[in-house]
Amino acid sequence: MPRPKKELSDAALQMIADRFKIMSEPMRLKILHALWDGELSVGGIIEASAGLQANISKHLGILQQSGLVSRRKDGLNVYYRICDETVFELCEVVCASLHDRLVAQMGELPIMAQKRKSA
Amino acid sequence: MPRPKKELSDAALQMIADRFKIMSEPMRLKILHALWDGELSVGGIIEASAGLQANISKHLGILQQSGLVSRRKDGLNVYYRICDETVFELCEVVCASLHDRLVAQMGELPIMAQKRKSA
DNA sequence: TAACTATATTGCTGATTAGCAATATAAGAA
DNA sequence: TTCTTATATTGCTAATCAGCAATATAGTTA
Repeated sequence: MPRPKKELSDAALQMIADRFKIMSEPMRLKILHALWDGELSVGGIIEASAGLQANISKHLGILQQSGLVSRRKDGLNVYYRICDETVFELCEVVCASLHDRLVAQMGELPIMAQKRKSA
Repeated sequence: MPRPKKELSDAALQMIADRFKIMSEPMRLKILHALWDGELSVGGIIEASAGLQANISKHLGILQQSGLVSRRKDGLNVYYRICDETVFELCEVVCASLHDRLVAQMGELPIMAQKRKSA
């Protein structure tokens, strides 16, 4: 399928880059992964991601401002959940690409394929 | 469709984050965009992206090391081209997400819809 | 009211890195 | 060889930001 090239302004490039930047921190990915199955309180996220409270809170603020997660307050607790499903899609695409790359790199090595079954 | 949750090691999170980080610089996105229709020499890329030679060269090195572009040397010139099509897919997904978000934000504003035709 | 809990914010520090300028390398031309 | 052109590399600086520690805020309980 042909991909028609569209013009991209500097502002557009910046917006796209910003989104990728949000996704470029392992701890934020860990938080998003913890929210995979649905909403969690901050405490639950801290537990699942094994981070310090202040850092998790800051990351959650960043994720919310970018529109990837939403906030719901209930008493003392605050619950976050993913509200942009493209998060999963992006990670899947990246994982597939990384996988393909590693497979290709393995193919470069002169190892007897039939013996490699340990994985 | 249900998304089965898979465990993610810290190493995996780091690899995924690294990929997003590569994509999180506007100038690198500009370079990738310049390569949309096929390979270009470094000079062509410099022209298309309006950057300084040293910076473009550094970005190209980063893009190549990450496996997103490949290098071909011919005489004095070096030609680069995108060798991982997921680059386009990622940008499309992000663009769609950003678009949806802006549409949703516009919907929050109390503007008479029928008058807005200037765009 | 005071004490307690959950979350957010602030100030700081160290590490990373994009951009710039200058230099280096490599390949072709004279 | 020398000169020129195309690309890469190096050193520097300024800006960004994740993590940490401490403090602040909001809501709950006593």
